[in-house]
Amino acid sequence: MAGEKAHHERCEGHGHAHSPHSDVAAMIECARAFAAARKLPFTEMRARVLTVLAREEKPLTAYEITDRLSVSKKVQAVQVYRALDFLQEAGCVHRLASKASYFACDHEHHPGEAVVFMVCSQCGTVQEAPSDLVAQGLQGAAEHAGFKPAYPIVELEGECARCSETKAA
Amino acid sequence: MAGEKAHHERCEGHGHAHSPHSDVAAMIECARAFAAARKLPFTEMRARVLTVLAREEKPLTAYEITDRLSVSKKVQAVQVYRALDFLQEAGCVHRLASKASYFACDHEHHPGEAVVFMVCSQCGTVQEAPSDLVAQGLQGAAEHAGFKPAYPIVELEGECARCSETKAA
DNA sequence: AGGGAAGTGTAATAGTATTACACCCTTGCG
DNA sequence: CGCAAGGGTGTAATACTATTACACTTCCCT
Ligand SMILES: [Zn+2]
Ligand SMILES: [Zn+2]
Ligand SMILES: [Zn+2]
Ligand SMILES: [Zn+2]
Repeated sequence: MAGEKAHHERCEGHGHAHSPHSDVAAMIECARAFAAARKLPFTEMRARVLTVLAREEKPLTAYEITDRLSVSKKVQAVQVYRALDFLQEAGCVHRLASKASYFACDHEHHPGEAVVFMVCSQCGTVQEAPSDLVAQGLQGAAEHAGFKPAYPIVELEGECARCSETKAA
Repeated sequence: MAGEKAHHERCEGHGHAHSPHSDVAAMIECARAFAAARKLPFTEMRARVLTVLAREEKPLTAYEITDRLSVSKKVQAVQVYRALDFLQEAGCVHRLASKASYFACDHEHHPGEAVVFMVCSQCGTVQEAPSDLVAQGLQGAAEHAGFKPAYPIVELEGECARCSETKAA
């Protein structure tokens, strides 16, 4: 499921706001590698969608992406959804369930890992951080209920460090 | 935020599938108590929506609820959304972000608690279980990032015990 | 050359949620 | 009593999110 990502060690841990991705090219490379491994084409459309997300510091809805892309040439939402499906499979884009929006991911993910998406209700940015404790907690809850876990969705709404400071000032 | 719920100790722990709620009346009472505490009316519409959800073993979308209610008398989705807002505030209904659907809740919730919604991809039922470990994990991740947490969304897709057995047979 | 898997472009449709507005009904006053 | 304010209702319209269907292409394998 995870597949191989070409951009290991991008972000040394977590903590940096998701923000304008330092290296769009590296993310493209990640997607390209995934495509190659599956013998699937890494098409124009897929690259365009990923690029838009990677340049943005906040999650975008599929229709916002559609609008951005349509500036140059008219694009239909369904085309964007198709690309998003691919990119999510590739692991370089995540969907934010609470906001029905999508954002590019800088991180290397491992199966069985639980990643927390921290969403700022003020500025909308997302920070992601893996948590072993959360993973264990999920595992424990599932076990106790005889539930066989497949994949988790963990989102935390709140206020990011930057916005807290700003407000204090 | 939590408010007082009248139906303490309904479910001795967790583990029982969400299923046809043993005591619809108790849930109604919970909502009524919340309304009273806020000096808000517990209206017909609110009771009807809660009753539909409480009788159902799976989450329903707002439009499914609308259809159920419309059997007796035509109802608009917006009316259902309004009631759902109230019931969520009251804490007796939750929204499942991954499925954009709603289900009635049997449990007493406490602030700072993290509740895991285990969603069966086979039969669609939801089981909820609080997890201290998850709560700690979220707290830790937030702290490390300077993030001020407000409320978490924790959903775990997988296969429930019942469906696992069924398949084995 | 032929066949199949995968992608594209376009149109239409399904499904989820909100806004706007006119009206009602209670509560709390002057 | 008169009447304003807050909340709920009912209705219509609209906005926003996601999927299905289909005709056509392209690439790869044989
Ligand atoms: Zn990620
Ligand atoms: Zn912020
Ligand atoms: Zn609950
Ligand atoms: Zn099941």
